[in-house]
Amino acid sequence: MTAPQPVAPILRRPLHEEATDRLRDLIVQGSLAPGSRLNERLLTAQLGVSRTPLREAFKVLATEGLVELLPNRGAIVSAIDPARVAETLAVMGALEALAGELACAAATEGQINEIRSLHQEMLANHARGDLAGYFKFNQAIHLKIVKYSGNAVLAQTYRHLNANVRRARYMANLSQERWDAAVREHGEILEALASRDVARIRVLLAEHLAHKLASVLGELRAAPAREAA
Amino acid sequence: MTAPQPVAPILRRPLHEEATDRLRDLIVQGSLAPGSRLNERLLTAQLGVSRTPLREAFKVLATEGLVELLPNRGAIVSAIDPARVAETLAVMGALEALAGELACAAATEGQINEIRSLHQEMLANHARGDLAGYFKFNQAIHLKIVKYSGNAVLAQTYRHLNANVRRARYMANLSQERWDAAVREHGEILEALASRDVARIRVLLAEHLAHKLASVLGELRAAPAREAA
DNA sequence: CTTCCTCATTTTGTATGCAATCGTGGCTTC
DNA sequence: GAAGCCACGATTGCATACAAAATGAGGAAG
Repeated sequence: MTAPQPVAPILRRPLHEEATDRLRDLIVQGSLAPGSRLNERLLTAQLGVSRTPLREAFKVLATEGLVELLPNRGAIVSAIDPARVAETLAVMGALEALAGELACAAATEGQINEIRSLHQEMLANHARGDLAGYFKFNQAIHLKIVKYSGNAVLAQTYRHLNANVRRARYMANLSQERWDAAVREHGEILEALASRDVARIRVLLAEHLAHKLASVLGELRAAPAREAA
Repeated sequence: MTAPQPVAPILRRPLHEEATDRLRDLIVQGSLAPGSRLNERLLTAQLGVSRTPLREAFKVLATEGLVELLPNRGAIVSAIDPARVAETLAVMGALEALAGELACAAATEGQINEIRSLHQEMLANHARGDLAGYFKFNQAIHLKIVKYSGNAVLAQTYRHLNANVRRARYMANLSQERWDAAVREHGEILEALASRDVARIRVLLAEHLAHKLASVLGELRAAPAREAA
């Protein structure tokens, strides 16, 4: 175990990394709409980098599935295909079930308390009807569970898939019933984790994701107009 | 379903894709050893491309986890970390369990027969002690199951993880007992698939991967010397 | 003999230049 | 009037140029 460094971590990240992260954020939060073209000249001007690191970022985001490369015709933000979102959520369900299982065994009490306090925050946001705040803590909880599984590959794979789904989330308006149900489910998940109930958390997380799948899918079917290029 | 195209598919792939694939193959089959530096000048000469597409390939392979980018010091083939391999196999186990489940529902009889004939080929290779041939058909079977799950995201995620593990495979020599056991397990998996036994195939695939994990891990512990940089 | 410094060489990170490709508008032709 | 063709501008793909950083050899100081 290395000692935490008290000194200021001067970080000069490569431009292509910076560009990749910036673009990813723009895509995930919807500032760059699905289907929209990524004009190199425009983006170099906006990001203040040259075409080389920008194009490197395109390649990375393409392997992440966030953009699509059209040979000789540049890059576009990949469309949000409901079928693909459904498939992604199915995979995430399997991953979360495993993560929950592992976390039951690996998570420390302190880590569980961390999740508990995030849960409280989430409940507060739910109570006051703050959807954005709710999503934020909801995401945080799921990411913590995955993280505290202690399986780094699992965590990275999950985050990866999550980026693609989050975009859909921004356009999917939760129904009040589904929202209430999701909150209840989260309560049960937390209980199972706290009591280290491996079998139960598996089932709960798998079901939770299955419900999320149905919900997101329903919303996407209801309003697919926005994603037309 | 689109009709198969009889016309010659003129393919002019971008250089960066070609470079990515070539490099990936070299890394996966071990021609580029873990820890070895990827000298740009050398590789541009060998591949016959300029630095731009080559560096783009580096970035892609880095997101795939096959290479590691050291700022200002270039790229190296990422090390094969036994702990990481174990984590990867755990994730693959969860994915295969899901894939088997889905394939039980989605695979056509023709597709199952495809897998059956691959299984026969695998048995033949096992019988004559051809380890390389065995691995080839073994891989093919697992990939087919994942493919016939009908979940493209699952399939891609799986292939992705698989690339990282295959490298370890090349250095892990199977014991005869484990080999025999694996062949038996495959037989059971095929049976479960053919009889569409969802619950059984889940368990079988999860166990099969768990065994694979133990085996590969044991081999890596036995001979970790080769991966020293 | 070791250690540290300096400087040349190599290698990477980024920007830019050039050629090929694509899309578009206008023109011709029927 | 519609369809096809051509030429032009815009954009991409790849190569190369230039600058910053790292590596390594050699020598001076201790």
